[in-house]
Amino acid sequence: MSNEFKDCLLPAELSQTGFSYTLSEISGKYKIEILYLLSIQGTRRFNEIKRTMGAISFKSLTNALQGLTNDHLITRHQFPEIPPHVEYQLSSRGKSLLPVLDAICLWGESHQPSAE
Amino acid sequence: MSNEFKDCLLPAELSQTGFSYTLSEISGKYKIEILYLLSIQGTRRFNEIKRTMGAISFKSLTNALQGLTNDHLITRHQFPEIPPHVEYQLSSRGKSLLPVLDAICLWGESHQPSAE
DNA sequence: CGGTATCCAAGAAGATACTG
DNA sequence: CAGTATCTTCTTGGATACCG
Repeated sequence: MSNEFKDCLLPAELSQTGFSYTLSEISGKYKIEILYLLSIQGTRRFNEIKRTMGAISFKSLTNALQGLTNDHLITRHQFPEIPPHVEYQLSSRGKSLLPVLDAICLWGESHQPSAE
Repeated sequence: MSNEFKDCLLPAELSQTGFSYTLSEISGKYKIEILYLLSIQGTRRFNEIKRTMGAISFKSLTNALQGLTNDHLITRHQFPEIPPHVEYQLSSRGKSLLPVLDAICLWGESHQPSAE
């Protein structure tokens, strides 16, 4: 296990760990939820994601999707149609986050107060 | 694996999953990093945490620690001394998050660009 | 030492209108 | 349909001063 206690973590050293790198890519109010959503639902269109996310604005969803696309965690496929048709799905890099998403999901299922 | 595709996720239903419950407890700019820090370093005092976190203000650290304490993810032990002496460490509930923390750490180690 | 209280600035996010 | 642009609002977070 990688969590034996170490007393050697120096100031500012935390920011050099893989831990912080992961956070830099998935932190943000909606990013992780979008990744989770796509991990469950597969390929989804812009407005399908928006509806499932509930109270999210166009702008915030656009920002989150662009950030995830720039980090190559999801792929964006635009069909040359009128009206426009854009689909998002997890990239292979995004799919490599599944262990993280699963761990988060499992913890919540077993620790939320009103668990079934 | 809990990530077979399901097409049954309805609008607003995402917020009822264990996934969202986990996020509600660990989201925030510093919470996860503090949990990770304590998972590595064990018991730490307020200013030790502050130094390791680098650029964090008293107020933000106080807020994060109080939030984590209220959610019973860490414990706060105050020694009746002058000057004050307060120690923080993961609670058993907090330790149950170790799989999540480990997953985040492992992904970062294997995916950050400058990984050795 | 380990906070709290106050004020202020910066960034995130919502609402709305408009576009290809 | 899937955005962009703009404006406004609101939440976070930082700086500072003070307290037990």
